[in-house]
Amino acid sequence: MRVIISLTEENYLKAIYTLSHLFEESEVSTNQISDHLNNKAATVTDMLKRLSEKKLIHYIPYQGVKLTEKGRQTAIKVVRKHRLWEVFLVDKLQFKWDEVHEIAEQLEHINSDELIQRLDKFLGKPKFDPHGDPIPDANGQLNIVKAIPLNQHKIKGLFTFVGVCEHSKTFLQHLTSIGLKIGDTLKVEEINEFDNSFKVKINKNNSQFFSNKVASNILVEIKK
Amino acid sequence: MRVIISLTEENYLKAIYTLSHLFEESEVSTNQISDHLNNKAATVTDMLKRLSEKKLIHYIPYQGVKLTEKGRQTAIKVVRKHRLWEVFLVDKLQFKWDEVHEIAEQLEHINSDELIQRLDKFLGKPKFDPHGDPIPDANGQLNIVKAIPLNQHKIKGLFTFVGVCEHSKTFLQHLTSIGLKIGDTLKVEEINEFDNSFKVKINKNNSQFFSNKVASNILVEIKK
DNA sequence: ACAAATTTTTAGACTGGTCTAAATTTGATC
DNA sequence: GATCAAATTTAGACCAGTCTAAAAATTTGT
Ligand SMILES: [Mn+2]
Ligand SMILES: [Mn+2]
Ligand SMILES: [Mn+2]
Ligand SMILES: [Mn+2]
Repeated sequence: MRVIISLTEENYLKAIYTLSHLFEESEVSTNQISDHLNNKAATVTDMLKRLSEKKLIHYIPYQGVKLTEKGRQTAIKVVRKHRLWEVFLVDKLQFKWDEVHEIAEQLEHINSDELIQRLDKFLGKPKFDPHGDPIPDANGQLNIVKAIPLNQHKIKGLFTFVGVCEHSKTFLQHLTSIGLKIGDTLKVEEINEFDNSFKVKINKNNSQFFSNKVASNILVEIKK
Repeated sequence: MRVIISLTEENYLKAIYTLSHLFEESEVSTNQISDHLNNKAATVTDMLKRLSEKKLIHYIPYQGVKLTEKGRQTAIKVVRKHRLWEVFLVDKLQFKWDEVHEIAEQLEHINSDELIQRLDKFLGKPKFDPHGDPIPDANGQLNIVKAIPLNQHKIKGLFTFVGVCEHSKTFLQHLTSIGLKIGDTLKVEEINEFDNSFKVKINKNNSQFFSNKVASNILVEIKK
């Protein structure tokens, strides 16, 4: 008794999944969802009733919502597809990392298990997408990224750039113009007390300043 | 003033395009469309009004319908995407030729000109899809295939297998089990008057009989 | 603890895409 | 040319997904 999940429903499930991780709370509110999807709250309420009916979410009126196991599996599969397609677009079709999100938003709804499995293999079973986000495996398991934003490390020293918090086109293009790519080594030489900017060397290049806003949106690991 | 064309509308335009070529008539009837799309005739009439409103078809009530230039461009672009994705699935992901149609039915609606252009290049700008159907180029130009079904050649001799009329999974699988692939050489050794079956050698293999039904659904060119 | 502000739900409406049943048009046949 | 069958359109309904406006519940602040 396989229930059919529409494209719209998939987007709601993905939004709930994303928001619950973003705010590290299990309950997601109607307004959070309506903001995220650019829908009105009333519209969201209607959909929540339908998703609840289909046992994809636990919904208590006025109390917010969380995914059931079935809902979580569905959401994570959409995320898996999204990220795999982004890898395809960048690695195989030479798109830039700031150009792929909108296309992946469409491709993530293509429905074929065989296709995902073969695409995954074709791409070499990648673990991360072009933005450093982890790709859930076929069983829905996902490497939790323990990286934290650069500005939360209050220390000088060597870091590896492993991902971004902000995924907007403008931010990604900004990083490109700075000359920063996933995997680069960052040497923090100074932390400026005045404006909390960071003086940083990318790989072996000249040093430059990262604003605190930039530093707060790039995820790094301490380099071993 | 770019009008938005929905997935459903794209499917109607493609159906009209396909049917007008299938029957070599410029006017397509409501019932032909409703049969092809498994919709009721009343539903089709509603949609024809909407497509006409959007200047995608010429529609005169009771008189059938044909595509405007804009409608034709839209339809042919969907066909181009469908066939390019089929090439991708077979050439890059190693799907069999009988497994790709349903997935391509979904992928053909992904909307990104840049994506199609890059996919085309990635695939080596193929001229034909895995079933031998011609792929329209970026300007909507399409090689007209002059091949005709094997059973319409009433002569013995050498032919090249270039395409199929029937695209069903069962027929394609049948050809595979016969051992027949696009590009194979067929040597017609006998045409049986009793049941109009064909005694044929594929490449240099043992000869076998093709029923008239099979012979009527495989497109061949006389081998030079 | 209560009033005000905020959040959420309900009520009612609209569009796109579908259906069934009934009416209309076309065109074939006598 | 009138009659009848088939094709097509119209009328009226339904569902998914969206909206606005109003009502209800919850949270916040004094
Ligand atoms: Mn993305
Ligand atoms: Mn990504
Ligand atoms: Mn196909
Ligand atoms: Mn094909």
